[in-house]
Amino acid sequence: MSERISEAELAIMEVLWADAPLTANDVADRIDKDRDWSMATVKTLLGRLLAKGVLGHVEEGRRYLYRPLVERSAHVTHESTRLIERLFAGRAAPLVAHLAESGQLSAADIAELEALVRELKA
Amino acid sequence: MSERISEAELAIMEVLWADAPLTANDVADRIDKDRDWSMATVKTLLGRLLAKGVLGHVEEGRRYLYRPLVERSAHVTHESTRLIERLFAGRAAPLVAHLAESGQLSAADIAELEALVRELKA
DNA sequence: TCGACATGTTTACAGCTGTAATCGGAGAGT
DNA sequence: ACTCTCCGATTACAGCTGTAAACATGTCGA
Repeated sequence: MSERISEAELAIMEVLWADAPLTANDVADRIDKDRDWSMATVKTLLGRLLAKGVLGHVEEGRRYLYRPLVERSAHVTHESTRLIERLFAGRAAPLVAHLAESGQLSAADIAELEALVRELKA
Repeated sequence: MSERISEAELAIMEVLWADAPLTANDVADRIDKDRDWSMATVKTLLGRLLAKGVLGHVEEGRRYLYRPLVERSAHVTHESTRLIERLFAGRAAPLVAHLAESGQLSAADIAELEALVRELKA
């Protein structure tokens, strides 16, 4: 499990997390335009994701319908954990502290955090 | 600038962020033991980091003394931003919300967050 | 039935990464 | 002066990534 999903592969996954199952063509159509991929590239990435086991497919007539086998939130958890482990000794709070120090928290973020903390304490 | 630092390279950087300047030998000695690298590997990575411009060196007699050219906190900011951009549409608060939902916040984390939020509001 | 089209599979290839051996030159010991 | 050793630089090589072309095969219109 938990095969690594690369940057380019992530673009494919996002499409399928947003709506699935889809054919290769549908996926290609929905990929962010300014990524400007050829159909061949999309097909390669779908193939790799199948090989990694994070996508599944069912035959539909002459082609496949692709569908994610891992949930987006599982992936997000995986990646967040990785970051926190590598750079914050596995503790989550220092990450937030760092975001604050480096000015990456907007007023809206802070308001949301406040609400969140209130909820967590409840 | 902002050359990408790979996983293995990061281990080298951590050593030099903790204490610099150091010789290649010193770096090798301080690398986490269970990483079990040969001297050759350390030298290769130092070379690559020099090429990427994230390390600098000064000659000291027959060898070099290596020193980071980018600060750890700059790197941490860079990586955190990347994650938030890729997975949270560039907004920081949803990351924290996700950590909460996925049970990655300890009681201590929550206490720290609370203090942090109080400070941010001030 | 025959060729054009669509769609998955195979092959390609350069750049990055992990891991390391080897080469070449400068100092140190004899 | 000659050799051994230390150290940076060069070369190696497999696996992953980004990007894609070529191939194989089945379907559908002419």
